[in-house]
Amino acid sequence: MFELASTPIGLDLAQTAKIVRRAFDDAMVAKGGSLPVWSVLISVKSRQFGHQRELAESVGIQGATLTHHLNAMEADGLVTRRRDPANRRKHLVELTPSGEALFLRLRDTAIAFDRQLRAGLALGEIDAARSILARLRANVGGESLEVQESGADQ
Amino acid sequence: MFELASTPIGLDLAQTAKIVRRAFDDAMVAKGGSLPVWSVLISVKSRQFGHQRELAESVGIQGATLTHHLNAMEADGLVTRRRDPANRRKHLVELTPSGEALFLRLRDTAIAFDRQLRAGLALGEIDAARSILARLRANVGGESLEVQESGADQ
DNA sequence: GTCTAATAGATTGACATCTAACGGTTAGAT
DNA sequence: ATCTAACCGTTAGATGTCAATCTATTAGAC
Repeated sequence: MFELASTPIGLDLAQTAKIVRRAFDDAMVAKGGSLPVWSVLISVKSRQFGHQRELAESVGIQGATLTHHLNAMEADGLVTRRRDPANRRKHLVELTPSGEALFLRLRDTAIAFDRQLRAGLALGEIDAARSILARLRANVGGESLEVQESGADQ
Repeated sequence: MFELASTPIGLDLAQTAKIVRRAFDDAMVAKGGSLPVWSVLISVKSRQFGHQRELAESVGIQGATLTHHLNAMEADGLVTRRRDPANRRKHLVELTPSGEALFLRLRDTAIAFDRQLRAGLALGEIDAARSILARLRANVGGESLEVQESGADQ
């Protein structure tokens, strides 16, 4: 009966994420960065001497994509790569002073953006949203879902 | 004090959307389509004789991107394009029988996916999430936001 | 009737991302 | 010692997206 009468939640999710992502990227670009550059910076910064596989996983992209960004960022003087002496397969990624400076600038932007994004939303609402997002992830990630019918869905 | 202690909601949103989008696309590919193909199909199907600008807007992509997909879909025999006799600038996009068949197949997949995605979520929860997503969009879209402090945010 | 402005798509060039295939490195087995 | 398998990062090719620009068509002004 309800079928697709209302917008599928997945579509709503995708469109919202697209809009928010775009806005965030615009804000980053205005400060001399970009969303992927910020992702890599914060990921490198939050661990010391991370190697690329870890970084890629933490950013949520494939290793090949990270290689791509690191090439550009290295060319821009934001990061350095050197071999791990203990295991020469690994590349250790570090921020240059220039990378540090950009990190600090973008961090302020990210914090301001987050504040703007939460405007008018109570903490409880944020938590509720977070909980639902987690369940959406679980619903597509886990295969077998024996869910208790909530009496109101579909 | 709280700063970035918890994951920014925007990051949570982006990651969830990425996971869900990927899962949806996989499901579509398994049935011989893809997410963008499905988007175009449902958009063409839901209006009769839409022209490209309308279609692009409804799908939420740029005209250039739509042109790209229509080229591929036309080559695959899923849609036809012909000039509007009344206004020869416009292209009228229609589904071929093959396109209709794919639409039906993908529609079943999309409905099943939506059901899976909502598993275990009460209607009220879905609505709550939808409301929050709408406010996130408003928070990045609208510039001046005179919000009433909810007493608990930040 | 021609000019100009506006409109509809198409094209081009640039990213970010993915998968698949490859080359160098290490560890373990024999 | 050498062989094999696993691991790490890179390269190559494809897809999806966008902004900026171009071409064709239409409508309005004169």
